[in-house]
Amino acid sequence: MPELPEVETSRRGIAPFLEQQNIAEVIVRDHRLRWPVNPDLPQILAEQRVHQIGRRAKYLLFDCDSGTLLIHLGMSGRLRVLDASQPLQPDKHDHVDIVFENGYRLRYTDPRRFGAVIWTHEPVELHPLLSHLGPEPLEGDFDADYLLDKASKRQVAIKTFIMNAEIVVGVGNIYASEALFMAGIHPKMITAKLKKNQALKLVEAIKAVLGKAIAAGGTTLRDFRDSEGNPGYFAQELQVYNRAGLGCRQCGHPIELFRQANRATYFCPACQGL
DNA sequence: CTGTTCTCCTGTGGGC
DNA sequence: TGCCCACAGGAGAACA
Repeated sequence: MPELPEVETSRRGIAPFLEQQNIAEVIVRDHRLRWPVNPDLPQILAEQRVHQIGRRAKYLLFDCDSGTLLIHLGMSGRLRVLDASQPLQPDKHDHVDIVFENGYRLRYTDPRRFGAVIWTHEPVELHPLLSHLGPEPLEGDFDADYLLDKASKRQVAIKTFIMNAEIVVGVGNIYASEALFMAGIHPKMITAKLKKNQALKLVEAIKAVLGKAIAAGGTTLRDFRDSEGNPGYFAQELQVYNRAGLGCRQCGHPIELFRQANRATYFCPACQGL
């Protein structure tokens, strides 16, 4: 499910209810996430205050009194804020609830259990899961010179490259195809062949597509829902993803689909030459 | 070190 | 309608 825009959409949805609030109770119904949930989590979090909810890559960071709670949504994870007037009966895949003193309840749901709920005392940027991450795509340090420098040292296909979180975080399978289309670059292009003007276009395309997707509340292909249960509206703006066989919105040529590093890649062979 | 493939898990959609 | 298979938006681990 969630790439960066969907995680950011979730963050913006829950933050107003939960920031500067104290945790009353934590309920873990299923510990079997990507990594087992720390059995001591309820005791650790009880009576701590959530100061701020941030985001690094696709991780949500709950800044607490004595450490940070990391939540990753994996492929099928979802967060909602319930209040006491809503039904609280947990569903089959409602694995974790965090109840706050103000009455709101953060509910983590994840059918595939590829997500994670992790507690850490150390500064988050030093955590092994975060310490090797590349720049945020929407920040200024992600620019064409940076991308070109990294690209010159690699021999992978450009789509695989921009999906590598050590290069830049937050670009998942949907937005990788979209950004390459927008930049007019073939997904199989070897990164070391990237030219400066292409790097410029690609950086701008990544920033633009992610920014627009956040503004639209994310992309809902099947099951993404924001914290209030609403779908994102970026799916209707997708140019190539999920459009195999349909006419390119720019030139009319049929969009093609192939598998690249075990993932679906969509592109327009007319607009994206090698 | 780089690059590729495998794997975790459940749900769903398409083909027959 | 039911059954089976392929595939799904992530990303670390294992392997070549």
